[in-house]
Amino acid sequence: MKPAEFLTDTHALLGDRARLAIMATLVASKEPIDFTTLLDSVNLTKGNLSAHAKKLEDAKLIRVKKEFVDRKPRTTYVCTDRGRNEIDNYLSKVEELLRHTKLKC
Amino acid sequence: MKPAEFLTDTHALLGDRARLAIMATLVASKEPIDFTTLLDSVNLTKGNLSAHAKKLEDAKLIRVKKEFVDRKPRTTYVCTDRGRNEIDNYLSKVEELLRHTKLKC
DNA sequence: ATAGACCAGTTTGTAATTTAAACCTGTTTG
DNA sequence: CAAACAGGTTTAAATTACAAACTGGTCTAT
Repeated sequence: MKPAEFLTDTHALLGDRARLAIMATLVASKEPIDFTTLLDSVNLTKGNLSAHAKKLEDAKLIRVKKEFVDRKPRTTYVCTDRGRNEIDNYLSKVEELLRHTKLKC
Repeated sequence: MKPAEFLTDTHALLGDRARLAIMATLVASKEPIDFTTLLDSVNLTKGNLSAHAKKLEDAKLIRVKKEFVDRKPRTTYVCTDRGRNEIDNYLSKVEELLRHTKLKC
């Protein structure tokens, strides 16, 4: 794979490490994950998690559900099929890119 | 591995896809690679390549040599040992992440 | 019943980053 | 000599990221 292809063939939003971490967490779970759990998992500030999640949602890589549980708001996130595909693709392309190059030296 | 560790354990500069592509190209080659060749390899604009390369240089992930050849300026880039290590580490973290996400779904 | 602390997020303002276009220095070509 | 080209760098505008401040509501103690 040419390095240039890596840029054209992967989703730009996944370039950010924080978002990659978010996606990795969500992909790993069949169950929806709530804001607080996700926050703990990726270790961002609340503001940042909120903002990154919104971008991922806008790109339809994740889906968000907002509801009240025990009279309190709860936001949960799940990975969409598209999200799964994109993350899968991203990780394997990175691996391909780097592994490929490592072999040569 | 918790996804959060991915953030703390990998070099922030490598998060950017363009820089990853640059590094991949350089890691793959023992020989120094010149600006134009690199430009073709990663398919960025000249300005972007210049700017990204400068960051990688500042972080000592790559080393830059400037000289005149055939009366023309030539800038060449090589990956430093540190760069190699960081890429190496990045790759193994991605692999871990990949394995982790694939297994569960 | 009311103040105060807390929970679950969102919004906001600033700082840092990215990007592409314009620019610069010298060289080759017509 | 003028125009085009090579090899980059600088810049200014736009985007993005970040943490602090805020919102809306709940719980606790008084």
